[in-house]
Amino acid sequence: MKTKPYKAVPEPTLRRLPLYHRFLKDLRAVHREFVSCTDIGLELDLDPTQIRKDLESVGVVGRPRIGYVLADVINGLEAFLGWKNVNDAFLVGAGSMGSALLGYRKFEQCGLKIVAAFDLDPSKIGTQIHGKHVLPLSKLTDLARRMHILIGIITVPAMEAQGVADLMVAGGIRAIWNFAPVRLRVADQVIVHNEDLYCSLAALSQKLFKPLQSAAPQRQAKAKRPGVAAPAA
Amino acid sequence: MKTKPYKAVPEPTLRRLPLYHRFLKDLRAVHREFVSCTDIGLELDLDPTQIRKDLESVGVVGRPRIGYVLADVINGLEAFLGWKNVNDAFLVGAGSMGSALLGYRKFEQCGLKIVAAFDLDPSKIGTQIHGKHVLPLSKLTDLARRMHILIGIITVPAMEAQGVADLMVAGGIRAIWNFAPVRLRVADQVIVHNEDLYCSLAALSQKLFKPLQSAAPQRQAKAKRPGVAAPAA
DNA sequence: CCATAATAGAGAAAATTTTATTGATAATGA
DNA sequence: TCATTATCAATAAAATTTTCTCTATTATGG
Repeated sequence: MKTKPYKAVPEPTLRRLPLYHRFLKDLRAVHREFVSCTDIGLELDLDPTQIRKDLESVGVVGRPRIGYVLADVINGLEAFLGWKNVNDAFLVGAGSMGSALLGYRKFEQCGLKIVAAFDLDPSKIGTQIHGKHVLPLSKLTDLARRMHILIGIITVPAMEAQGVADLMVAGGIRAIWNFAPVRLRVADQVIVHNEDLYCSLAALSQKLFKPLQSAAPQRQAKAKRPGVAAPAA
Repeated sequence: MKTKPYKAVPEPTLRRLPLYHRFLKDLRAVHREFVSCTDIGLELDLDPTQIRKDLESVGVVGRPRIGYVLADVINGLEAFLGWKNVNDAFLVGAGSMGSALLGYRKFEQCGLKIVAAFDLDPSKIGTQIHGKHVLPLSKLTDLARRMHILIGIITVPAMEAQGVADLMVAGGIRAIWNFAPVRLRVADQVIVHNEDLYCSLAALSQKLFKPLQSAAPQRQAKAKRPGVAAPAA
């Protein structure tokens, strides 16, 4: 029994798994029983071999010429991703992004249930947003500890994020989903997952204008700029 | 003459550049003149060598023992990321996520100005959200074409996303920032950037529970003959 | 029953990205 | 001045991730 303790599934794989899960649920809805990597690859425009490797990481097995049993894959994905049982989470920052996240009902199907929100603003405290109570930030640490909350979501302005993170860690929170554009400093054993929209935006806009400004290395100050008004001729 | 036409800067690099930019602006605010990769690495907890490579991609050069001229790096980053001139964008889906994005004022410092929002809901049309007009979706394509809009943001429910994307492409939009949890099918020359929170969440929760469930995967003895009667699909 | 074709599985190869190594350069201080 | 040291730059190595190749398996159709 060479049980390799854990072999660190690559992050790119982790991020593809929900795509598979979503598509497979669609297939289940139309009563498909089997699915092949070819099917998935065609739908998601991914290499079938890569999908096969990803599913191998998850631990599901298929049969030649048939593919995978649909129910097995869905089941395996949910087990692997920890979506079988729901974890309670606290959200801090009842602003517009926080409110948006509080409204994401599907999170509960993905193992995440936001049970309460916290804020400093007295006009928000005591209200409900999408059915979730907004509590004063001062109660965060104590409540997190008493309720054994493991996941915290930060949607406060950048300047306040570190302070909130400290409160979360003090309350025993083990994973932080951080929407504030700052790098948090936390104890080693705490997982921080940054959702930095500015970083995403950078990737997008750079790709959009890549062909126009690409030849820019070195300090030549100016590359030829054909101008945005004249795209691919 | 090593004019490499364009050498495809890796996506991981692209996503780190805004982190540098942010920190460097902080340094500028306190009137620093020079910065070394060591400085940046210490702040962001990244390998200085990696930062040096990233900055090389951007095209800025430094001097031994001194580091980089702060203004040069900031300037170089902004030029490279296309943040020097602002691009107008349309947002479709004036729900809670859409509203949140409409409120992100800092986007304009990153080359993105959302100039209008679109929706189907008559109760939203005609209103303003964070100072941006909400227009009927039916006007999207025509307006996008007339205003030469290149960037579209999708914050509608999954089911409506493909339709919106089609309208955007018809209006000449070249890059789509997609917050809906679906894979969009668009013409090849259109860039789609998916901001799939469920995929992020998967990475987070799997990491959090990795040590607990890790020993499960891997080959569960070759299923020689699963003996499953296989009704054809 | 056999030939064919679709597909999983395993491992090798290739590509990409990160990390390490080495040498050159220039500021600092003795 | 000269040794020392911090740093960039370039290259090499390592690690990671993707893609390819090949084999074995098993429905399907003749």
